[in-house]
Amino acid sequence: MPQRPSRTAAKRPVHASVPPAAAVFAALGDETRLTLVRKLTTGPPRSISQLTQGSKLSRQAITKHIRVLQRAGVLRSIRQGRETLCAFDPKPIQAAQAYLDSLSEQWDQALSRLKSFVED
Amino acid sequence: MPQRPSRTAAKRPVHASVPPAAAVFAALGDETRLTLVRKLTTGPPRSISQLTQGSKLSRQAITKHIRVLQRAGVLRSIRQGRETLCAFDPKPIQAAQAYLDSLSEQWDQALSRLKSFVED
DNA sequence: TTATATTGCAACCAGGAGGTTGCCTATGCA
DNA sequence: TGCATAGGCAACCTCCTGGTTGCAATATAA
Repeated sequence: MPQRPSRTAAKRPVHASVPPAAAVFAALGDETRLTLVRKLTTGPPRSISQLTQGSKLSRQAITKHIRVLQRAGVLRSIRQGRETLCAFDPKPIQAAQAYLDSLSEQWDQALSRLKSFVED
Repeated sequence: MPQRPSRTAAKRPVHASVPPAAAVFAALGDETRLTLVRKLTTGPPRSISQLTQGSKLSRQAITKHIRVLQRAGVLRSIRQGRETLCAFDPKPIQAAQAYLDSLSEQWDQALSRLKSFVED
C-alpha cells in the first residue's frame, strides 16, 4: 500500500512510471489480455510459448497482446536465454484501482449533495 | 477481439445486470469517455448537447461515445422531451473494482507463496 | 403555425486492432 | 557441429473504431 503513484493521477506526470488510467483500462479491455493477466497474477513469470499454450491463438497474436500489456505497464518481460519471461507488475493496476475509487467517491459525494438538497 | 458480436450468444447469463469486466474496461479505455464519466459522476444528469459543450468533438462523436458507455452499462439515458438525459450508473464500475481487487488479491497470495517458498 | 433546438440515422472515411503466415536469428542441447 | 526450440520482424488481411457530414424527425417556444 505504500505506493507512490499520485493518487490524484490527473496531473499527467511526464515521467509517468505508470501510463494514464485510460491506457491501463484499454489494455484490460480485452478477454484475451485479461486471461493473460490472470495467468500471471496467479502464477510465476512465464515465457511467451508457455503463455501461448492452451490458447487458440498463434504465438504472434499472444505476443502482440503481451506488448499491449507491456506498453500499459501491466507486464514486464526480460529475455532469459532464448526465452522471454513475462511477469506481472501491480503498479498500473493499483493506479487503476485508485482511479475507480476516486470515481466512486465523487459519485457518493454527488449523491450526498443531492440528498441534502432534496431534504431541504 | 475473438468474441466480437455474440455469434455464440450463450456466453453470459441473460439477466447479467453488468456486462463482463473486459467490456467495462474497454469502455473506460478512452480519454473522451473517461471525461464524460467524470462529468456525470460529479454532477447531475445532462443532455447530449450539454455533454458536447466544451468538447472539440462533434455532437455525433459524443453520441457514439455515450452509446459505448451505455452498452457497458456505465451510463443510462432516458428521452426527456426533446433531449436525452444521461446519468451515471455505479454498478459496472463497482464490478470492475471487484475484479481489480480479486486480481490484487491473487497477486498478493502468489507473493506470499513465493516468500514462504524462498524462506524454506 | 412557424421557427429553432435536440436528436437520431445513414453514409462515408482513415487509421488502428487483432489475427495469420512466412522467414530469419539466436540460443540450448545432443 | 547440427538440429530443434523460442522468439522477433514484416507483410498482409479484415473488421472495428473514432470521427465527420448531411438530412430527417420531433419537441418546444414565439
